Amino acid sequence: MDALKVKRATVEPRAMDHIGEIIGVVERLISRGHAYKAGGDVFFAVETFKDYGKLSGRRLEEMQAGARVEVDEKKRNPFDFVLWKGAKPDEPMWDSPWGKGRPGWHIECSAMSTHFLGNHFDIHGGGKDLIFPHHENEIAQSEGAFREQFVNFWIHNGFVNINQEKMSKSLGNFMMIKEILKQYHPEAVRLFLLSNHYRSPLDFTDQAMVEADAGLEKIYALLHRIDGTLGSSEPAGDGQGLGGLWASFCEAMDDDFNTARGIGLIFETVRQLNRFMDDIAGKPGERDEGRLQSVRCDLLRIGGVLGILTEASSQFFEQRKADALRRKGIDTALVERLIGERALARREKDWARADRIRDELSAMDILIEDQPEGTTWKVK
RNA sequence: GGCGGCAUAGCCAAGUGGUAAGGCAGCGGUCUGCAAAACCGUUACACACCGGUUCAAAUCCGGUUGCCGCCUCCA
Repeated sequence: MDALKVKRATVEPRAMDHIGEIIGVVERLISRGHAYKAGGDVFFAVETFKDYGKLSGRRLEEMQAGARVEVDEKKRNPFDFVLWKGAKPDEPMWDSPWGKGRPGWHIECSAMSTHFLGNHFDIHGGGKDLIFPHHENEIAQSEGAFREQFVNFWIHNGFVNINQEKMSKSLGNFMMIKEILKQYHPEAVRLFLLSNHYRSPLDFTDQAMVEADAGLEKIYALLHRIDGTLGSSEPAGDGQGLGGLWASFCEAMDDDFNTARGIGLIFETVRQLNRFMDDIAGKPGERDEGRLQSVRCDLLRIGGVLGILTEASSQFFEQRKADALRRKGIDTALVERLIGERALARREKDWARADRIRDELSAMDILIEDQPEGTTWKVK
């Protein structure tokens, strides 16, 4: 997770540390008539919560209970769910007013989120698969117990498929982040994940990753170009920039985190700026510099939000070259020597020889680019 | 079977009433000794299908088909 630049959570609470709070919520639900004891168990009575189903769009009358599994006959309604479960021999257990047992699924989320965030908080996230029953039940518990709105916004993300198949251990097609990162830059992974809306499922394929990687390189290439003509790669500090790009990006993000649109804006800017720099041909006036400065600042700021573009552009390319060389076992000295020979041939206008050397390098997966300042190369 | 979601060019993907962002690939060009990189131009005239509402629909409504998730214990 750190490698992917995922920020760590402030708190990662565990249910076993909050049994007291859990029992408190259950007691509250019983006293409010939303829950009942049955044997050693305590159930939530879904019929007592009139909004039940509001999140998932289901209505109790419409659902066919027990279509697939027998219903526990202790329940008053088949959709009643357990808040506290009577102890079973081999399971961990705690004391409670209803005897030894353990919390049901759902309840610890209500208890812990309330404990840390209050009865009413802003955003609750989770995978799409948790909408029903888990999140539905959380709402019932929390709103039943505290009589106020539980959360303002639910954010449910879609899943990652691999070659159109659900990623799962039983299919044996799951991939470890560690493995993926051996092949692709962490920021390329992020760019890929952010390239479509978080709610949609997305398909992990090599082609998609190669494209994401190429896209990342393209953005860095622009930054590198800007750094080159501005003669400084020092990150622009806060307070500069904040131009139109940043504003548009914020607008996209304010629209339900439309990262795909945000990334579209980045590429649009990259194209415009490359054109701009083609036009000024490496000799920017003062106002041009201001524009470059401003866009660079906006890009880096956006990168900060998305968790990309966090490296200095020169470092990015050096690192990438080094990785590729190591992976393919290419001899740098040999490459440099061949490029030197080719430069000589070119000076003598011996194009045939120059092209032969280029082909030779190409066979070694080396791609060369002749530029006014000299020849640069990279690994394919 | 029930409920929910999705269906946009060769591929990926934005776009929820006013005439289709962006990326990749392709094709044509500029630049270059030739390339590469970059840029310019080009690529959807039924946005799954059928019907409806509207001056106007990818966008709203109804139906059909296909795909995905959930409907159970566990998290």
